[in-house]
Parts: sequence; structure tokens; C-alpha cells
Amino acid sequence: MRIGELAHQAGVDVQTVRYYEREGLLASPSRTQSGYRAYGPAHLERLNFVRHCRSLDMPLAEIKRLIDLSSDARVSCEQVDALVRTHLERVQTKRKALEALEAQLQALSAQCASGHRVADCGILEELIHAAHGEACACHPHAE
Amino acid sequence: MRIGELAHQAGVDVQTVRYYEREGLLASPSRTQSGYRAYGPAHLERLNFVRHCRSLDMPLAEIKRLIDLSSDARVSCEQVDALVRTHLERVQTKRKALEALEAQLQALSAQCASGHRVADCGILEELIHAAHGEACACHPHAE
DNA sequence: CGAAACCCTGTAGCGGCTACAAGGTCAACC
DNA sequence: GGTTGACCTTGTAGCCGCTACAGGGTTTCG
Repeated sequence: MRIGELAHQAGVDVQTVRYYEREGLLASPSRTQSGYRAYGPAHLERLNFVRHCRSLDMPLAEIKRLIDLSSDARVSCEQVDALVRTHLERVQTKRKALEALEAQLQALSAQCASGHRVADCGILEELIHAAHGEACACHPHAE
Repeated sequence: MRIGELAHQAGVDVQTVRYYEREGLLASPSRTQSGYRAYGPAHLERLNFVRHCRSLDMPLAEIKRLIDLSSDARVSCEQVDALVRTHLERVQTKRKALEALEAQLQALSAQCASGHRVADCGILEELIHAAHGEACACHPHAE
């Protein structure tokens, strides 16, 4: 299997495959006489594994650690679980931040009664006013 | 006010201030004889405005547009509102994606009964199995 | 034989910073 | 007046996970 076929099977870009190889997530395959990469089914399996982890938004460094852990059958599974749970916490934190963000943006949009000019715009006023200080917790007040 | 003072007041890094100037979000201030940047209160206000928008996760390009819009009092406020609403939609989409992600990671972590070796690990099995295909919608199956 | 589709390497770009190097300036203190 | 240290200047490179070139070689098909 050449790189285009592999990439197509896994639903990724050819460049991404080469990138994963460079980053050590995918073993370097053997080469044909003309220097083309020649992949086997094991490479596809690994690539699919990486893509699945990426679809769970794991950073490549963590996926790499996961691969290293899984290649050693003696390792306790708790390390794998800890990695997943740490990642889960990251995702939770981000989700909560986005929820708060959403509420703020919604409130902001509600400021705007239609048909007027920016000079009287509630949104901009709100943004500039909030930027002034106390009202908003988003930027730390230096003392 | 010199750059360190300005940055401190706004709670940002000095480098970030220079970066905003390069990107056209902050007007180039006048300089002292020795070439130091000299800021006034208007610069601080603008910087706070940018930071507030950033805390709402708006990309710099959009903040720039917002500044351009707000500097022209004749512009209809609807454009400002549209910008905010578009951004709100982006945030909502992302938040929903993270919610789905969270559920998947939680399910994954539940696979792991403690105290065993990775050879029998539910998580890895699940990840590799899911990577194999049908089970998971995350990677498109090529035909 | 020639065109199109594939492959190769190397490099640069995205966003929003952050960090470093190598120097100049300024205020305080001995 | 010399020296320390905190500040400032510019320019450049790094982070992440790709993506998109440029400039070549190879394979495949008609």
C-alpha cells in the first residue's frame, strides 16, 4: 500500500501521514526501489488509532505516550486511565469556560436594539464599559 | 506611561503589547528621545477593550473589524450585532462538540477496572477496537 | 510517447502569543 | 564616575497540528 492509499483508507491527508512519521507516531515503513513508502495493514491500524485519539482531541504527545504504554504489556492500566482522566478534566474545564462565554455573548447580543447607529450601540458601549474595569472579572486589575 | 506600566495596568505581557501594535490593533505611540514607547490613557483603554474581546475568545481579526466599525459612528449597529452573533454560534458549536467529547471520555474511563495490566485494559481495547471501524463515527470509512 | 496522477524532500504559513539573544537607557547607590 | 539592575529596543524562533506550496522524480494509462 502506498501513502495515498493509506491516507485515503484512514481519511487523512497524505501530508498528515508524513507528519506523523516525522513526529514518531507512525513507524517508518519500508521503501520501494524508487523510494516510495510501502505500508502494511499494521500501519493502517496504528494510523486509525492515532486518528481516533485525535478525534477525542488528545494532543499528539499524549497519544505517543499511550502507544508507548500499550506496547508494554507489563505496565499497569492505571497509567492509561490516569492519562484519559487528566484529558477528560481538561475537556471539562474548557467546556465550562465555553458555557460562561456563551452566556456573556448572549447577554451582549441582547443589548442591541435594531436600527440604530453604533454611536448608540449597547454592545460597543458594554464592551468598552466592561473593558474599563470593575464590572468584569476577565482582566485582572493591577494595583 | 512606558510599555511595562501599560502592560501591567492591562494585565498582559509586554511582548503582547508590541505584538498588538504590529498587528494593527493598537496605534503606534509616540516615542521618547531614546526611542521608548510613550503611551497615554487612550492606549490603555484600547488595550483593555482588545483584552476584553479576547477574553470572549474573539479572533484578533474580528476585534480589528469591531474597532473599525466602532470608529465610524454612521455604521449601523446591526453589523456589530451580526459579528457578535456569528461568534456566538461558533462558541456554541464548539461547546456542543466538547460535550460529546466529554461523554466519550467518561465512557472510556469507565472501561477500566483497576489493578490489571494493559494487556487486558478495556480502554486500550476500546480505543483500538473503535479505531477499527464501524463502531465509531469519528473517522470516515473510505470505500 | 506523452499526459496525468502519483510520489519525494524541504520549507513556510496559520493564530496568538511567548521566549530568547544582543544590545541601548535610565535611576540609584557607592 | 563606575557599576549594578531594571527597564527598554529590535529581530528571530518556537509552540501545536496540520496545510500548502515549490521543484523535482515515478508510475500508469491511453
